Amino acid sequence: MKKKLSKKEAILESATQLFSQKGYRTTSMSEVAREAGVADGTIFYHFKTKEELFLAVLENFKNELIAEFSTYLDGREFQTGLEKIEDLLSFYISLVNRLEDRFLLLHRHFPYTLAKNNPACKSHLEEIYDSLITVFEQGIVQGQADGSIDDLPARTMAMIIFTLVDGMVRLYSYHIYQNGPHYNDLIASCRRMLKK
Amino acid sequence: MKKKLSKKEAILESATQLFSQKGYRTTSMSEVAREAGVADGTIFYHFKTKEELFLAVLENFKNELIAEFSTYLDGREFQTGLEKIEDLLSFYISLVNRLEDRFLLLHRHFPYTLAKNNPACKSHLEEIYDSLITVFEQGIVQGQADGSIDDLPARTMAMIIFTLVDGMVRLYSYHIYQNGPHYNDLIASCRRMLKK
DNA sequence: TTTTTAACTGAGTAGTCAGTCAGTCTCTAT
DNA sequence: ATAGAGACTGACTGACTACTCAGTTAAAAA
Repeated sequence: MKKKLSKKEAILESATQLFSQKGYRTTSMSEVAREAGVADGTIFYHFKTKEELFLAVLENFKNELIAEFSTYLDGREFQTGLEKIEDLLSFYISLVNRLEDRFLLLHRHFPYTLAKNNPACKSHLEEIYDSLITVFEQGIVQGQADGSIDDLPARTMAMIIFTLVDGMVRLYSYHIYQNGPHYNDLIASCRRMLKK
Repeated sequence: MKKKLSKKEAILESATQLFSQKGYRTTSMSEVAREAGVADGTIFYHFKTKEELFLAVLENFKNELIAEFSTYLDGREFQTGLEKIEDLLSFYISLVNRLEDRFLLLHRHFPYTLAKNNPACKSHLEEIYDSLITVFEQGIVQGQADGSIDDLPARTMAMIIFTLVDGMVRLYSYHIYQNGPHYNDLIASCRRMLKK
């Protein structure tokens, strides 16, 4: 059973790496096959088209992401909602570093183009963004209950904060601006934004 | 003289539209030629390679952007530095809307990939980001002088604020989250971040 | 053992695309 | 008028790529 899935899994892993690092258009199916140690035809046995392979990669990444956050939050207690937000910011930054080889998937434009005429792709992306923003939102709601965070529209503020961290890590990944050491200022800025 | 440049300009304009809307890889040179009303070979007469055409497009956009900001700021007076920042945020948002057909250029991943082994591309991008961030930085410095903005690292805060607006307009352009109406909250958040 | 089914293979196909080139057109200078 | 230069053309080429398919191998069922 494990062996049976193993080639399919190898394909999925190679495709994830390559689509993320090199991009969808510039990665050929032969390249994925070579990287996975598999014949060209084998890919098409498991995934009908390149697009379908991409969707499988995206879905897989979505599940990984959601699992990462749920294990991080599982059983963890925070003094205040504000502290939770600050921790989440650090966690997100470290997560992007750790999963650098697949996070680029979300920072490329292709998935959003595909989402326009592929409902499955759109819903994967929506689930990803929704779950990430919801995590931040819950921190804000908690902070508003314990008095550490001001009375602001929670969902919107969650989106703003998420957009900010994500924008920072993306800008960093461009290597145009070296803004790694500015994460402390980023977290401080979010604190000022939210504090009562 | 004008007529002499006209086909080259038509090519540049079509390439800008197509590279922005469809992306570099998915746009063929024949497509650009057709759109510009020109024979395939004509493009290669003016631009040796596709990459060179892209660089010309990027440089052109860089100049447009810088010109837009300098005419916006030219002779405009702001009561306080904080007001200047708020105005700049609104201006940036309206600019992205107005130049929607070319702003996507910067929101795609290709230029940053190219920048890795093409110094000209890298320096165009650096100039773009540098000039945008510098505009915000000057507002912050002014605000710190007139007492409307707190004593924070100006350059870093400028980068944070720029990253935030740019991230918001980008997320909006993905059509995953409809966050157009949240621009007021965005501006309010920046105010809280900066205010003394 | 034999049969059946699923997994896998890689050479082949049809299509696309960046870039070339031999030649035509247009305009200017003489 | 004519020569010459620069602008322009589009058919062509070679390289690449997503996908197919006829056939092989491996594994499970009978």
